[in-house]
Amino acid sequence: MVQKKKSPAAASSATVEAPAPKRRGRPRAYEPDVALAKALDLFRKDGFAGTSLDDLSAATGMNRPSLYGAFGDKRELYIKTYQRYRADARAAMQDIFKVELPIRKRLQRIYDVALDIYLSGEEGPRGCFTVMTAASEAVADPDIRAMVLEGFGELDKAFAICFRRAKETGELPASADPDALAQMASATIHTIAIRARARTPRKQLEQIVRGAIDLMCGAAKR
Amino acid sequence: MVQKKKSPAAASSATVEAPAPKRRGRPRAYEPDVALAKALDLFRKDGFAGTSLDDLSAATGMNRPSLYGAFGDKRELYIKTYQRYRADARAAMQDIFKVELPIRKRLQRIYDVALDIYLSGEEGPRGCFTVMTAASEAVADPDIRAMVLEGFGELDKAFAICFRRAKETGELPASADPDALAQMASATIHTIAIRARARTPRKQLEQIVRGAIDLMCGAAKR
DNA sequence: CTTTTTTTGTACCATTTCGCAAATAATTCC
DNA sequence: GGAATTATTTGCGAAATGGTACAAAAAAAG
Repeated sequence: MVQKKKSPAAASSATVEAPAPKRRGRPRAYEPDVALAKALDLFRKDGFAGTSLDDLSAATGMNRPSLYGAFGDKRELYIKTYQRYRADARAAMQDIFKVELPIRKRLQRIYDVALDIYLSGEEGPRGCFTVMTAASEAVADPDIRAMVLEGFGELDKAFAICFRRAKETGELPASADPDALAQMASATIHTIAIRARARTPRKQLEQIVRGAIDLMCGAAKR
Repeated sequence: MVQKKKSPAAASSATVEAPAPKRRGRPRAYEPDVALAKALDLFRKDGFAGTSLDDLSAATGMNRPSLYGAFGDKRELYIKTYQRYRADARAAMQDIFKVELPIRKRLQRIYDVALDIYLSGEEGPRGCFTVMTAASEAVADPDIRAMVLEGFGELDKAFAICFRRAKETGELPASADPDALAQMASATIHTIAIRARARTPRKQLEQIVRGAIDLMCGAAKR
């Protein structure tokens, strides 16, 4: 659950600004959520430098001053779209990560979802925002770098939990190193994300995933 | 050995244009090789869209018309730099790939070289051209896509040879799948390339490599 | 109805960007 | 030395780019 616009009865006090029944001035002609989603698509497809404000304006239906007013300048908008992407990806993954399943099935599901995310897109596979554009920006931009590193860390940690659990249930031998396995699991995510972007067919990516799962779990679950 | 400018006695007939002792008109004020290397650095750092012809002009010392005359338009130049990058990387790797060593040592060396390549750079780690910018362009540009896919294939194949060899020497069990192992080895390359770009410290990357090698070779060489 | 508040729409600005044309310079061939 | 050839230099120009100023529009509040 990322953030919706309306909830029937919102009583919390803090930053929840959504249910405001009456705003003061002229109403917005756009929905920030969908506009941000459109911007995300563009940045993900063309990268930061490759996406112009005109492109963004056209895609969101907002003209440039509105864009600016709503999200700040180009870099701020980029960062907001990236935050949104990560929130969405995290949400999509979280459900699957927390389902208790045999380790192989669990990994299989995770990679299925990842492939869905990476391969979707009207004009070709969109790939992974982090891997495709954010990592590039990370060299020069400390804020983006922090987010990217955090993303890597979260993924590693989530996988590590899975493997630790599998050790507890005896699916993996006591000698297995959950952290090392987790990094290989992340590496598998990264490699399919990159290859997807170059239009490697899904079948082939699934085959890579199978090989990786066999390698990570094979020694034990054979 | 990629291509140098002068060799004392070049007698081959084909495309080897280097030793031409007398060119017809005004001599070039630049060396194509070093200019291309400068351009490569820029593209690798800032990507295709993020690098302007003015940047390239400043870095190479050639003004725009010269650039244009020597390498064609921006896209052609980009492609030429990428070809150069891959030729260099291939050359750097080839020596190491072909040295016969115990599989672990061999992998260790390969990853060492990879890390050297990815972490070098004055203004921060340069990462891998393929992973950082070329893969992004690959969605929309068929020519670049072909090169990128070829690159992935070459890497997979090179690793597969290593693993096959290790099976022959008995370092890996007969049950090992060289192609699957090779894809994991490539995945490890990819993950360190991406993480390097986000300034993950070398120590940490080396630790990932260690874990990966243990996983890939562990079952056998223990 | 008027005022206040917030957003939109139009237009504009300074700069950058890519590409090229025309003139100039340096070198070889005759 | 002159013609031919190849590179460089200067400068132009049309389009795109990021950003903003300002007036008009749409709603609530008084």
